[in-house]
Amino acid sequence: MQQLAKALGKNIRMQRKAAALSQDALALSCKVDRSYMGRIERGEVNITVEKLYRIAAALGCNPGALLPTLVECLYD
Amino acid sequence: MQQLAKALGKNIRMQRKAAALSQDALALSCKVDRSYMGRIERGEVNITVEKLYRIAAALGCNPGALLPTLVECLYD
DNA sequence: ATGTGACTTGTAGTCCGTA
DNA sequence: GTACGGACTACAAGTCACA
Repeated sequence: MQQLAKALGKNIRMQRKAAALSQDALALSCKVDRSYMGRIERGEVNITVEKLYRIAAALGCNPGALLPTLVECLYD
Repeated sequence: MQQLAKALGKNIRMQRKAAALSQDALALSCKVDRSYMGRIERGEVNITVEKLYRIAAALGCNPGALLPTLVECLYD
């Protein structure tokens, strides 16, 4: 399921850039470590729903708006 | 963030009942443990996005449709 | 301002039960 | 068919140093 994490990270990065924020700034308002924020965007980690909400809140968008629509690759 | 997990679990349970599935059956098609499925619905755990997708797929609905809309209680 | 390695700690998630 | 527990294992969460 690295596909999912990668797609999610890409969405987050796009939204972050759209909001003209740095990883540092976003990480700060999400209350996560700067380096961890980078890993999320690179799709290296599979975040929990709680993190998703924190990030969405910091980006000022709906949590669902960050979710990639991949009906493909759901199972393995 | 137990509020979030509880609301999420409630949504999942509603969708599951709407689909006329047992916890066992849902857990099976989600490829998660039976007992864990119960904990999810009771809001005792904070699931990862990957699990969210697996559950949504098994329920035949959109992952975003399971997410509760709570703008409140996002931060602590 | 971001990527990455090497961690430690907390909890997501499994597998066995019992009621 | 569901709730709940104990004892695990796997990995998300979080921190730091150094590129």
